[in-house]
Amino acid sequence: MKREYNGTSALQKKGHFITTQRRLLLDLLYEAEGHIDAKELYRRAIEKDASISQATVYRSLSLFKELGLIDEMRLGGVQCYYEIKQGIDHQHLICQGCGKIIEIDIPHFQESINKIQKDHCFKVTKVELYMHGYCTDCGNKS
Amino acid sequence: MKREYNGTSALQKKGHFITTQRRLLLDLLYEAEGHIDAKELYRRAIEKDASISQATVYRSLSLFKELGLIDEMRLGGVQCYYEIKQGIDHQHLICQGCGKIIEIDIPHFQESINKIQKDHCFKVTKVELYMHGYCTDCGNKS
DNA sequence: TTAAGTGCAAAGGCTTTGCAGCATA
DNA sequence: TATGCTGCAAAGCCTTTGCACTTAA
Repeated sequence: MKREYNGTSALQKKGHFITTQRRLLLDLLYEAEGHIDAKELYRRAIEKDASISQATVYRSLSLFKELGLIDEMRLGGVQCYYEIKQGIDHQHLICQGCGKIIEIDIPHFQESINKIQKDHCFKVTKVELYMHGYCTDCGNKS
Repeated sequence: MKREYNGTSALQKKGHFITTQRRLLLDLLYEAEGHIDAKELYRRAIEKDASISQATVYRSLSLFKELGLIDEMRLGGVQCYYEIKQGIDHQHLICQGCGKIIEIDIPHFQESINKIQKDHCFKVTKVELYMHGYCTDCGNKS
């Protein structure tokens, strides 16, 4: 699996061990194909390895984040959500009705960011844009 | 104080009591002139009213948020930050070096939001844009 | 007067951490 | 073999909640 290889090689490059737990968690993050929180990741992990601990899940997420393999985001609740870092940045529409998360690309968004960086002498490393509201289905209901 | 009046009248309109605690907390939120978290708000509150409880702080913040008096945001840490809702929306630059938060206005941002709403049939009620990175000072250091 | 609000303390949910044993390189 | 990693359990934070007392209207 090409994708898994990317993750594990990033671990190796920085001198981290490739453990069965980390390999499993990376696989699950790729399979998730989107946003997943630590609790759900742990739930899926113990299905494949009953002995894995929550501590390992949190420690791995923290490491993956540090290595830039995943993005962390807060979508309104208490907990964080994670997803494999994508080549192209995308932003989020969060439905307050059904909780659905819609990923969107915003045309020319990068240009706006570049302008902001210039105007404020600020070097942007990460952008998070969350738009809360109501999706088509939930909007029609009310 | 005109500003305080706004807050308390919003309470009254919806049939909520104006208590000394709520008045104090609204005052402190206005005085903060920016982002403040529940813990800091509580710290400032007990300086003026030693008997106020954390529960009241959290319950009041929750009420103010529901009434649309304040905005809640997550700036990277575990806890939430709050600020009096401003007439004009502004967005945030968050410095990863010194933790400074810079509020910015983005020209024509509302137009972009409108387009997104239209394109995705999504009714946006709240927009959060966080740009993490390094401010002028911290950018120069590295 | 009376429903709403408060303080207190305990509990809840998510995340982190210390430590002894285990596994990768 | 020697670090680094893991599992376990406990602790840490932030936030919420139950209950009896208090207070605004």
